[in-house]
Amino acid sequence: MVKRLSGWREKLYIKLSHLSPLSESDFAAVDTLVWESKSYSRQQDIWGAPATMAVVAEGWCYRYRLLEDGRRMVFNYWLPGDLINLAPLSPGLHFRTATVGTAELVHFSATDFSEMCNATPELVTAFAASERLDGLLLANQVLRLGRLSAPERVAHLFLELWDRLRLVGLADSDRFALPITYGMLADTVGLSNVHVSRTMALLRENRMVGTDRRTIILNDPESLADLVEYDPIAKIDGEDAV
Amino acid sequence: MVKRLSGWREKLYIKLSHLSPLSESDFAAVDTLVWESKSYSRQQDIWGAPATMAVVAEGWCYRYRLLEDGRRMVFNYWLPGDLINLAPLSPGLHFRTATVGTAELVHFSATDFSEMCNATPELVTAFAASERLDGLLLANQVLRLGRLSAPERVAHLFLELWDRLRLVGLADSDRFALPITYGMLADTVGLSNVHVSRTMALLRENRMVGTDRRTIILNDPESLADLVEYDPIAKIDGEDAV
DNA sequence: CGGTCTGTTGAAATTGATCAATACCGGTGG
DNA sequence: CCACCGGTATTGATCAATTTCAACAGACCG
Repeated sequence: MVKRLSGWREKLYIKLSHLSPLSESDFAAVDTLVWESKSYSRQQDIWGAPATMAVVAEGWCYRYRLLEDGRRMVFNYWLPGDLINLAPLSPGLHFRTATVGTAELVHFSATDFSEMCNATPELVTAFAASERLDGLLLANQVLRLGRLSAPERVAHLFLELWDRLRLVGLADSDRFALPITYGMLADTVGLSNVHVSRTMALLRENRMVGTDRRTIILNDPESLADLVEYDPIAKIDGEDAV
Repeated sequence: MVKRLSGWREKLYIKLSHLSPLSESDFAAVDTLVWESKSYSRQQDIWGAPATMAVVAEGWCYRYRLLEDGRRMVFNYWLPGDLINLAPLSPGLHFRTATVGTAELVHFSATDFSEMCNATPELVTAFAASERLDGLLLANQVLRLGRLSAPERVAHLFLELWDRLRLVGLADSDRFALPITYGMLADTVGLSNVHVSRTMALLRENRMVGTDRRTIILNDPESLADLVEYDPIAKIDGEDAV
């Protein structure tokens, strides 16, 4: 029923329908989009045209910023099924988007996108929910950097990535592939690469996370989430506060 | 021409028109909104109804989260003229919004708001730009926490607040009133209150910032912004990258 | 004028960074 | 198949930044 071949459409649908009530027929409007798939190599910067958007079909992307003296900060990751808005990266070219490993992106015009949304109000709601999720992820990042210790930070990040990957069927029930180096992980959690290595060793000693090559194993995700006060994404679409 | 009395309408207009081309007549649609002004006391939590929005008319608000053990993280501040969406704060009630000092908020319904937007496409663009700014501010927060040193963090934050306040006419050319305690500042920049005190002393010694009661004086904003690589808001609406 | 909240200061303890050396791992080419 | 290579991870020692604890000094408020 769903066109296969790079399952970006399916992943996008899964994600959106998790965040907002959305039927297959509502989502069908997406097929009216004129899109173009592009392949990217490892660690390649993505320079979108002025008003361009993209959906990650395969691989990971991330947004980062370099400071004059070489310090780097990684703000967030975009996983398969995630929507990237290439437009608002403007200020002084400081913020950049790049691929982690080789990746496949599906590009389309922002104006086409908003036209499609106009034609299907349910999609507006769904994409708005998706943007809210992005905001929440960034807030999580702030929490990690501002008030969590080194081990808490990486555990919290792992839980978030695992949670997001599972949503689109890219993670097992207790593990996921982490395609980044410790250096990049360090620039994500605001530590040095050396300390990330030590922190990982600590987490392994405490049997909280295991590693197998580039696979992260969460021995007891539930209690770990409890420990670092990570909120699963599934809870987000619940009712609002009184 | 503009109704005075709590100038929230004016401040909102100033801010939006800075971010996006917006005429007074486009903005007039805002007057169709049914709103209600509410007064809040110092450090009072704001619990919006399920689908409620608000504009800050007076005072500061902030979003924060408490951890089990008492650690607190302040994510962002909303200044007069800023739009608060009370809806997406849901996950488990963990994220809260509160006032800093006494404040005046103008509340209205989210559905009214979106109807107003539907009637005036220019407003959609403007509010979208405002949301992008919010995202950028949060990214700045991530940068500060993740890769800036203690003095850089507070200087960067001061520049951002000063920049935002100036936009709505609430800051002088070299100073602004900071209505928060060092403890809250600490929870904003991810430090201890003690170290904030020492950091402020350092900044004073180096003649980078002065203080007069609760007023922060930026002795040379230009060079300070250069030093900590702060991007002024004014640059944001510039052209996108190629 | 007392009480409470906020800011300052000092000393000791902790956490994380830096530097530098070594080990590992996955390719690549002989 | 093996030796080598570049990039990545680990380890130890030392250094720097920040926290914590505790005491005290102001400031503000009623």
